[in-house]
Amino acid sequence: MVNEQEFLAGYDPRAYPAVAVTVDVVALTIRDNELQVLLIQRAAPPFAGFWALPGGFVRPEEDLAAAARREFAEETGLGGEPLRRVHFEQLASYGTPDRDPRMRIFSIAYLAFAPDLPEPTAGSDAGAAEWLALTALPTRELAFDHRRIIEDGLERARSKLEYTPLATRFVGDEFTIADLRAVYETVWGHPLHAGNFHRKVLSVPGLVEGTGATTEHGGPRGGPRARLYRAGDARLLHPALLRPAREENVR
Amino acid sequence: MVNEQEFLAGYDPRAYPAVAVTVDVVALTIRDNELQVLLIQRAAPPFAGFWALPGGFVRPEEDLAAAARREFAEETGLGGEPLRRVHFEQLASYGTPDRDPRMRIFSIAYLAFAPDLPEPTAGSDAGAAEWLALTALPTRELAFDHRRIIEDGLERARSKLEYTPLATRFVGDEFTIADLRAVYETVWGHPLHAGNFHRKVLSVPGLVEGTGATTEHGGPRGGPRARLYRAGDARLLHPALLRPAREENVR
DNA sequence: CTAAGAATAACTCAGGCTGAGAATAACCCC
DNA sequence: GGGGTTATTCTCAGCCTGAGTTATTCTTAG
Repeated sequence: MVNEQEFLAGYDPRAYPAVAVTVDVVALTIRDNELQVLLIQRAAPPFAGFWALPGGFVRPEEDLAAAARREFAEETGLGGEPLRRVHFEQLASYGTPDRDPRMRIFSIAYLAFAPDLPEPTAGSDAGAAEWLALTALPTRELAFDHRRIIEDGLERARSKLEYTPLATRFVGDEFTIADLRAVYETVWGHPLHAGNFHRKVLSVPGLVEGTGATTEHGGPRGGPRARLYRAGDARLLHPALLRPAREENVR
Repeated sequence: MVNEQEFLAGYDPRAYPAVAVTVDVVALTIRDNELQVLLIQRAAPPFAGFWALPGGFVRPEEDLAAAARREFAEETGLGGEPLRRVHFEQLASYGTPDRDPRMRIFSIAYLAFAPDLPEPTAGSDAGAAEWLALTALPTRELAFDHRRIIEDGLERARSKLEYTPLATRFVGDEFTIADLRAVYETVWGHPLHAGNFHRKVLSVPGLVEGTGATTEHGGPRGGPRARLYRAGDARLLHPALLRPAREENVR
């Protein structure tokens, strides 16, 4: 133990192999009624040709969250007000020694949520970029530990829908209850009871507030015009909008 | 934008000022019916004399979680089976450029929970070490952004008690329902209805399982012998054991 | 123009869970 | 033995949920 302490006292990171810190962004959106994640195709080794999360080195003097927004903006071409509306939150950090073959790289992952975004600007520094439906993810070759990071991000997103008004970030400024329900169904991956969902959404204080207006037309396949709502001022949903229990996840 | 891309293409972190990655551990335990956090007193600048979370540089070839366990073990003197029983989980990462005056240091914080631990081994490399009651924290001078990290850890702990059997990590192998209730009351900071808590704990599948035994004696101030329980096999509590709503936190 | 189909929104109802209070019984200390 | 304390169990009203139904409005096919 004394050796241990002597070692520590003299421990200077500058005397050791350099390390680097990157941010990776799990950007989720809903397009074509599917949950999709933003991926870029790597042009250079390692993992050339593989798909990866947008991300890159944190610059000197740059905050972590700022780095995440920058990387996201570079791939999507988003800026200004539309970018400010995108929700960002820190997800987790990944630092297994061999996760990148080049050197020791720690990655701090961020989660981003946005409503239906345009096709990414393919001409960025990373070659191809695209939104990929999560259903198509299993057959895609992913670089590094990015599959794991996406899975962690997904679980976070599903969980956050329960306790926060995050779902309102996936829809436009004004939306119908059915729009919101579609978000929950898409992210959670199974259908919800329309009547109960409606009752619940209206009963949670601060989740939505009515605009007084309705849609211009009924749904594409019929039905009355739906009332329009805006996101409310709640930061936490109480009581929460819980996913039906999945027995297999409990034990 | 082209300049941006050219910059990125040539971006090599090795050409930039070195960065370092540390882990910091928010270790929580319950002693004397109070929630306490492990702090060490810094011997050297910066922040010499200030109190800080135990932590240090992640070594080459060392995993993040392993680094957190190592730093925790060094300060507490714990090892072997007792150390394995301590619950660790990643909390969040902190990387504001000026959070450490020496250089750019990213810190990945871990949360540790353990039942009533002994006084830390004061003779470690960091000078004094002690468990500090959270109630005494506001008057203590803390180094770096460690106050913020502790706050984040606390909120995580409070929240995790709701959805996971984490509370069983704060008590011994065998415990009474009252022991468990004391954990919840201590961490959440307010009293709970004994009867309802009892009913709830026994009704959540997999939270606890009876041992058939009871305590040797009644409580110090009277009352019957209490039944003893062990932690069950649940990984998630369903339905959850929710904190009473705090209106002020919702909006 | 009309009928069929679809969706919104509101209502009903049984069952489960919660908070609050109370009852019962076992046990400590004096 | 008596008073105070605590574990455990009950009771009961109120709220919330899942499931199903109904009235109404609207689109589309024919």
